Amino acid sequence: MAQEHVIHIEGNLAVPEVVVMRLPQYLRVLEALAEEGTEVVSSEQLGLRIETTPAQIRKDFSYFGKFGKQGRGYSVRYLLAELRHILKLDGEWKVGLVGVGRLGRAILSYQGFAPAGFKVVAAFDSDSRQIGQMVGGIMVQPMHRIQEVIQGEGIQIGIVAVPAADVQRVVDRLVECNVRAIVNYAPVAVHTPQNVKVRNVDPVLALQSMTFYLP
Amino acid sequence: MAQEHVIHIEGNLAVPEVVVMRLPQYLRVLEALAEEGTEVVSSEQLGLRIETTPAQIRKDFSYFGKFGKQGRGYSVRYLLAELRHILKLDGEWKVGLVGVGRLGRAILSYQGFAPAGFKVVAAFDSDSRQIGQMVGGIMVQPMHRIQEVIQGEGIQIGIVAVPAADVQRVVDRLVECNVRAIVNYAPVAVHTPQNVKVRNVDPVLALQSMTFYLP
DNA sequence: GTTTGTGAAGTATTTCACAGCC
DNA sequence: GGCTGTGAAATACTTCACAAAC
Repeated sequence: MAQEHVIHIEGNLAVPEVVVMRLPQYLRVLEALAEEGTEVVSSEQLGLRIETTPAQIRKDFSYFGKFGKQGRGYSVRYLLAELRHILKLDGEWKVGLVGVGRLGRAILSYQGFAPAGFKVVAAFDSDSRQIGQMVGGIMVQPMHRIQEVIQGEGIQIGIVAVPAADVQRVVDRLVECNVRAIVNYAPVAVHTPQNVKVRNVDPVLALQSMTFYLP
Repeated sequence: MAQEHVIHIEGNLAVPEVVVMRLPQYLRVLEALAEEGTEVVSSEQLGLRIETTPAQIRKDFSYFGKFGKQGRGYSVRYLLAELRHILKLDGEWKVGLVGVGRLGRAILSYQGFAPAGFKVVAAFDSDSRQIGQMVGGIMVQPMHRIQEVIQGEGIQIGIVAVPAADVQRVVDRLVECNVRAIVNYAPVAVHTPQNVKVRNVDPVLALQSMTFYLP
């Protein structure tokens, strides 16, 4: 296997983050292909679906092993299983939500997390009017119980849907509770130790980075 | 000004897209600084806020001109105005929403778009039970009126919050109506002509690209 | 003394192109 | 004949380092 600038860090192969960010997209296309009943797919066909080059796809896969057969392509089922394994998506992750406002409620009733392997098992809010309410089958807990619940339930991932002003405080709290992956819906950058991953889901940034290209 | 691989295309300077994607983040930090009453800021201070290097910030700005003063730094007010101008955020953009389900309703009542310069002025749905309802001060229109309304109101940007299966059809429709910037909330990749920008707002992809790094 | 703006240097990422295998 | 896997080449992006400006 190619080594390049690829090095071992704590027993884990250092794959470029851009590559990791593309894997879930490949996964999604493969899931669609599997549902359509396609059994074998080439890097070229995948490239058409995802609007990238066949070479990029093959190179991306090559960071993890050899999954195809020359002259044939990739077995959809096999590649799907391998990618799920690589991304650690072959099990179920438990997720805790902080913030049960309008957005938080939409998140709690969103049906797209479960089939992707993410189960929201707890929700927290600091507003006493929310606490104790049932939303999407989950009872809203007070913030002061967060450590207890996260550790009791074995929650590894946080979703933060609180006002911008509260985000950093909430994220710090989650980090204290040993959560190392956080999705932040608020339009603010947060600071975390580098062993904690944060992804922002931010429609305003998305809009503001497109207007540059508009006439 | 440095030329590098920077070339003119249809009278527009070809700035790397990564740079354009960072500008809104600088804008946000500058807005926070302005509110705090800070008048001058150095690339180093900006770098600390946004977790990047001073050199990157200076290089990014250099694609557009010279905005600072040696020995001093950048005037927050002036840089803010320049960045708003570069990103074409010194006016107001009109936005049309397609899909008034739970998510669409959360989007319509989200208070974060207006201060950023985006005004949602129309909403569409194909479900006859939604049509005619008032949501967030806007009356939901039937899909067949989309061209008429988009052109009548001068809408330049679309937000799509419909089920995955309908996204491509809706996006095609928006493109026909001359919309050239689209935010897609559904977990699917869409295909558009390359003069149409699409940004996905997708919490599932965000989650799936973090689990790789979890133990 | 401080900090910008920027060529040049250094990395990272993508694409090429082809040997090897099916 | 077709398609993968991969070094090597090409391109893109980031960081360095320093002259010029204040």
